[in-house]
Amino acid sequence: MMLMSDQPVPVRPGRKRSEESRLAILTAAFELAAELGYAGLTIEGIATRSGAGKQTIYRWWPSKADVLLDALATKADLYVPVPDKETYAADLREFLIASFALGRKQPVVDVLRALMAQTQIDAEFGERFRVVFLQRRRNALSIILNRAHARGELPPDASPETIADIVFGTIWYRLLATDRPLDEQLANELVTVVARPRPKPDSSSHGNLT
Amino acid sequence: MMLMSDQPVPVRPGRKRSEESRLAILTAAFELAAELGYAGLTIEGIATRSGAGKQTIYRWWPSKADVLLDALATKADLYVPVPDKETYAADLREFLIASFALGRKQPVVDVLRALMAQTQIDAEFGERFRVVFLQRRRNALSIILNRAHARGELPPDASPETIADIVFGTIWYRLLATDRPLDEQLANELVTVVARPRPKPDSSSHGNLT
DNA sequence: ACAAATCGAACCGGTACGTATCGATTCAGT
DNA sequence: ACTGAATCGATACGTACCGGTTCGATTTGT
Repeated sequence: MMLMSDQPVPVRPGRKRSEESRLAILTAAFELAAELGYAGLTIEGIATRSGAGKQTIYRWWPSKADVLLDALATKADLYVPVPDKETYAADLREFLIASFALGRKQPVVDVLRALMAQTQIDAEFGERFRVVFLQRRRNALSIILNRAHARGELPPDASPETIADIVFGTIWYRLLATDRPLDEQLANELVTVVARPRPKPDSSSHGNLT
Repeated sequence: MMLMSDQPVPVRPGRKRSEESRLAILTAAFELAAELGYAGLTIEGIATRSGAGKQTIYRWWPSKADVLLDALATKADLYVPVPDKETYAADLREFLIASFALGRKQPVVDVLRALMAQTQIDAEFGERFRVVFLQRRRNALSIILNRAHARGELPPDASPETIADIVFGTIWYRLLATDRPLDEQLANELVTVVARPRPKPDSSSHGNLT
């Protein structure tokens, strides 16, 4: 949220921004995107559905993609906690499972795909999308990776940056380019490939010297 | 190419399709996409630049994205050979290096990003994009993976399908969502993570009962 | 010679965009 | 209480592009 509305000093004369309209616009945009698809989404449609005027939308958001980005942030269920378990592998697996749960909500996925698409077409929006969404998810993973590094659990195969690219890349690729789901198997495989837990419970177990 | 023009028997009277117009349209589309970006690309612009009529374009392609997809296929420099070296890791590395070379041609990358974007917005085009482009690249990698599997070199960490998702996912993610380049370091890291070259091709690991 | 299918060019209708403007409303400062 | 500023919903307007049609001219195969 607050893409534009960084009211540095809310001591301004005049009518206040209508929170009611704002919410009505965001939910209307999200609903319409789910119903009609991003291609069928239109500013005028959002205005009609929300009962707001077109100008009210243009006043606060530079594009329909920004409305959707804002609507996404308003969806509180996007929150993914950063787990803190015993091992790097367990943390990563938990993170993936929680993320995949979001990735199964079809409207959310549809919006995400649309925003990623718009990112390719509109560079300025893309910058906002990266900062507001992608970077946040990446930071969450970074916490896990840093903790693993501090514990000496991080395999030296790849830099943390690349690890993040691999993890998010795989997720996004499934969403954008395939019909395969984000399921538990993928989580397990990713953990195995990237975190490489000592999967043999028989041999050298808990000694965390790699 | 030949998205529509699968004329099984060209025994039709009348004027033949102009190969000259076809090429002019494809190159004009590619150039304009590079110059103006996908958002600035328009059918009418392509018609003007190529000297063709709008109707000629609409007659042969269902959308501007399909024109670009066709133009991409016409670009012969998209060919990536399937290497056949001694080891799985070497094959994969070669494949990545060659692919990354394409990924550094800015116009090609721009077009690829636009097509992936359109895939998110237009499902029918997306299907064509997957078949004509994505699947082909994937098949090339599959050859490498199958060979590795036959040699018993494939780590059981993840299924070949997932391996492909990881490899292409990471590449696409860098193109779509980051400013990081497709460089040799990424190739090395990906090979290490995914192919995990055995430092010791020794004892236990070969008896992989699938 | 004839028919068929193409070509480039010029139109039309529709849709959405983005801007501008209106009267009404709400709020801060005086 | 009054004034000015900023908001609101709403409407109107010009622009751009799309998808489609029609036209005459040209090319090609029967």
